[in-house]
Formats: sequence, C-alpha cells, structure tokens
Amino acid sequence: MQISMKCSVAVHCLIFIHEAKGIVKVTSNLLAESTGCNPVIIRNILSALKKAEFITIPRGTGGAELCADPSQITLYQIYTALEPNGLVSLIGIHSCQDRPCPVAQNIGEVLQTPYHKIAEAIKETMNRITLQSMIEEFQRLVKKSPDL
Amino acid sequence: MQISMKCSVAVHCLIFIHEAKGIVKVTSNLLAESTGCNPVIIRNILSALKKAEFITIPRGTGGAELCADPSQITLYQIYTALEPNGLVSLIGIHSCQDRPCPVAQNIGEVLQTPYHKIAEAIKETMNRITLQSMIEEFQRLVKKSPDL
DNA sequence: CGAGATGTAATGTCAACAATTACATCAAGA
DNA sequence: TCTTGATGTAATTGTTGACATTACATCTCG
Repeated sequence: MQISMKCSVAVHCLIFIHEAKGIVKVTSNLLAESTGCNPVIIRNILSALKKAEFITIPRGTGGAELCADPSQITLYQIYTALEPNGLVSLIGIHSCQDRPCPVAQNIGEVLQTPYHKIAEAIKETMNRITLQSMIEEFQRLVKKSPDL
Repeated sequence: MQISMKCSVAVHCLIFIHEAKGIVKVTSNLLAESTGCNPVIIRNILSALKKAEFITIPRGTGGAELCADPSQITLYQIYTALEPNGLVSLIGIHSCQDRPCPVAQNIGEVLQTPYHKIAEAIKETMNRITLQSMIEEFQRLVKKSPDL
C-alpha cells in the first residue's frame, strides 16, 4: 500500500476547516467540492479524523471544526489515523518461505531489519511535520498570489 | 506506488547469485523456482540489475554473475534500478488544481516540501544499507539453523 | 542444427482502492 | 410535527496497477 491520496486529502480538509472557521459551515459536500473527491470518501476520512480527536462533527446539523492545536498535530498522526498500520504494509515482500532453498527461507528475516529502519525514518520525518507548519506555508502562498 | 515486491525479489536474486557463485549456473528458471515468481518477472528484474551494472548475463548460454562489490551496492541503488522514479510516485496527491478554491489551488505546493523530506529520509536510510550487510545477515542466519 | 537460455511484446488475471448508490439516523427550524 | 439537510455506513460497482502468462525472436554452444 502506498502513502495514499487519503493522506493528502486529509491535510486538505484540515487546512480548509482551519481557514473556514467562523466563515462557513464545513460540510462533507463542501469538502468534496474542494477536493474533487466523493462525499462518502470525505465522510470516511473525517470519521477517522474525528476518532483521532482532531476534529468534532455535530451529528445532524453538521459542520466540522478543529478541536486540537494545529501545532500538536503531526503528519504522522494524521497518516496513522487514516491507515493504522500503513507503514507496516508499505513495503512489499514476496512469499516464498515454503521453498526448499536457504535463501527463500531466510530472505524475509534478512529484509526485516532494513525495512524496519526505513519505516522508522519515515515515521520520524512525518512526526517532525506539523499541521501548523503546513497551514503557515499555505497562508504564505495565498498572500503571495491573492486570487479569489 | 508502493515499494514493491520487486525490490525484495531483486535482493533475493542478488544474494542467491552471490551464494551460488562457482556452484551452480544461475538461470532465470532457477531463480523463479527459488523466489516463487514467474521466470519472465525474474528476467525483467535481472535485466534492470544488468543495466545498473550489478550483474552480467551472458547472452545465449545464460548464468547471472555479480560484477560489482557487494559493499558498494546499496539498497537505494537496487530500488532505483528497478523503479527509476519510485520515490517520486510513492506518495499520492489528489488532483484538484482546477477547483475555484484557494486550498485546492495550493495544497499541492503545501505538501511538496513535507513529501520531499520524506523521500529524502527514505533515500538516506536505503543508502546506508548495503548488499554486503544483507549477505552477512543471511549467512549468519544460515549458520544458526543449518537446514538443507 | 537443436537444445537451452535470454529479451521483450502482448495479453490475461486479480486484488486494492475509490466512486457510487442506497438508506438509516439525527438535529434544527418552519 | 414534519421537512430539510446533514452525517454514518453497508453494499455494489467501476478502475487501475502490479503481477502472471503466453508467445516468439534471438543468441550461444555442443
């Protein structure tokens, strides 16, 4: 599994929710419009973000709002909220343990350490990136070319 | 795109080729047997490894052999030999630039820096892992439980 | 020449992901 | 209270991409 589009969409939604605070009610349909995704996909993503306690969504009336400090939300937290064991399955390994060959029987174990190191490196890097920093980058870009 | 099975299979093949040196002629059919993959898949992988000048494959007669120092071959080199721009496409981004929304128009640029950092972290980690180290790990494992 | 090997194009298969449909549930206001 | 607009989720249907398979051309050496 790749570090999927869902993660990008989730960041998109979170920035949108942050920027829309007090201006418009952020519904799944509105986010679907902005992201180009289907409303159901959005609802699933928002549902995951809600479980992680990054946002609140009033039942019935609707309208998502941030309920956590953006500087405390990291990209890794967002990613794992969406795909709980994403990094585990990020790297593919062929199955060949049953083959009568010493290489086949041990390749899984040989690759375990390298792949674990890679996953750790990704995790650390993602943990150093906060929603706050991405919001600031977004605001900087908007100020530079103020369309709309 | 994920860091695909191809990478694991390639490492499998390289270790096999190293260990078989002087014992058996390593054909694509033999590697297909050991890895559980189709011989054509193996040939494609070997072809990429050949282009990267890690192995040589005599035309006609067959039999792959290492032609580089295992301590000079890194996991990153193996990976990029198989998937030249793998890291670029590792991380998915939804397309929504044409939407009339400032978030939609800037999300791509906002995510660029974070994603580049992740790709760099993966690259660095993979570059620190050599084929030599994986061969040594393999030999250690075989010595521990000497089947076959 | 023929056996066995590689190189590669073309096609088939399948599973994962996303889109879509459908419907139950909920809250606020007319 | 009933309608409206929103969320929550299950079920179904594309769609796509990776891998498998088939087929065949090409090569080397006995």
